[in-house]
Amino acid sequence: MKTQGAVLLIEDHRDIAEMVYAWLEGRGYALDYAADGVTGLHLAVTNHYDVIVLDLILPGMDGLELCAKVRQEARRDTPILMLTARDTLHDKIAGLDAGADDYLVKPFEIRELEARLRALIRRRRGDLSPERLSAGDLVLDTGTFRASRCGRELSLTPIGIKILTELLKASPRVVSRHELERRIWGDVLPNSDVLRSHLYSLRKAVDRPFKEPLLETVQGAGYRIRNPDAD
Amino acid sequence: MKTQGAVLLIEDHRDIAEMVYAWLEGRGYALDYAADGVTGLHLAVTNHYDVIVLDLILPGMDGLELCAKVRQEARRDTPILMLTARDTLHDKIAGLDAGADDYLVKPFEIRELEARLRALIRRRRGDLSPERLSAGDLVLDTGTFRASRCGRELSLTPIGIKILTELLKASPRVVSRHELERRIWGDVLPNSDVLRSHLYSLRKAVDRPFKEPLLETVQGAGYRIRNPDAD
DNA sequence: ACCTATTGGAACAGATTTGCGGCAAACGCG
DNA sequence: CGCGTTTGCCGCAAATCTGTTCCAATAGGT
Repeated sequence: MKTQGAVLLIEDHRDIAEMVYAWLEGRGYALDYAADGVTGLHLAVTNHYDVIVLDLILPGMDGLELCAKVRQEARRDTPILMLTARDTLHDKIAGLDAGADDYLVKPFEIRELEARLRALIRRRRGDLSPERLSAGDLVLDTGTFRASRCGRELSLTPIGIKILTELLKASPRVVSRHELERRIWGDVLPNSDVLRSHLYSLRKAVDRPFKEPLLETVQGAGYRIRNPDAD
Repeated sequence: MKTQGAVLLIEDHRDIAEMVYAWLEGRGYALDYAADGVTGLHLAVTNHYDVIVLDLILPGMDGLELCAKVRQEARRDTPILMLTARDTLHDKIAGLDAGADDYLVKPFEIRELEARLRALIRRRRGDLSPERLSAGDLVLDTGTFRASRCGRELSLTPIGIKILTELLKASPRVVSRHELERRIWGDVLPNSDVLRSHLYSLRKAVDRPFKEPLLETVQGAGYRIRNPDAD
């Protein structure tokens, strides 16, 4: 399994630490572990984690201090989730204002912890939703606006990319001409059937150089992209 | 008082909405308000907020759907805090996985809400300088505002550095002209396309003296910075 | 106040993309 | 088979996007 992210767990309660460690490890996270503040801080500043799970009450250095040090001295912005039994309003505010990104009170549900970690990791990586559309050996990255087939980069025009995006999103369903036009030009569509031209050039770029054509015409209905794997 | 941040509140319970609105307004936040999902979504995609506070149960469109639409269709990464009475584990996970950044259960303490909003806004703004951004042999230190390539210091203008910062943060994703302009000049952008000029000089400083160009134009989409290691 | 670096603006040229019309081939149907 | 309709396939001209240049306005430092 591809790693879900690198997590640093700083927690002095053996039982909780073991439970969290085992669960997250089983879910595909890569973990480091520290049982006291000094070790934890050291790991936090020398390594690079996607997120840190931090207990507030620690031997050596408490969580608030550690958090502040990571932020102010090491100037690291690794997301931090505080995990603690202290549930007063004041504690929560102090934790968040010390630089934590989330604050979860014990006893907690391990699945909620994981969901919150996912949210923190997702934001850090800056990925909103899947940016990668694909069908068979065709891949389109909506973040970089580049498409490739069998690893070979395709040279597409902006409208070509838009068409491909819509078709891939709908794949393997058929998208009617009209619907496709509406999605690409909005409400002010061109007054001639230019979609044909664009599909022609799109085919030239996407299908011509390869054996198996993916762009398929469905007479009277519209276009679709085949999905060789799922067909 | 300087504004603490722009908040969009989407909540159909009048009493809660008023209470939150009044409190946050009193604390120096700038607020917009929507009482239903459709209006909320519209505001969320047409304006730029630092954070969105979103009720799950709404007339018109529920919070999960709204959240997903903001992320997937509008491709906006505005932080979202879900605020709801639904407190089961399953609800929380669904909310966070729909793209929310935090999940707070009613009844809640208004000060905790504010502290969590602060944390979200702080992270979005990148208030703690993430010290170093890099792509290939290009390195930018956001603490000292200096950039270098292959160890050689580059001479950049303030705007050049801002552009580079945004591009590096997004790398290798494409940033549209419009988005880039917005991130640099805020909401009052210059009325001519000066970005082109700036990019020209930026290229002169960053790419011209070196073999491999990093600043890349993606026709019809925007600009991006290549990452030679990852490409 | 003066000088310099930076910024905003306008104009132009080249490249690319797009819209469009026309013709031939393919398709669906009675 | 014959007919109307849909689709594939170009090539051309207009529109759009980009890079480049030059210059005036502005900000910042001394």
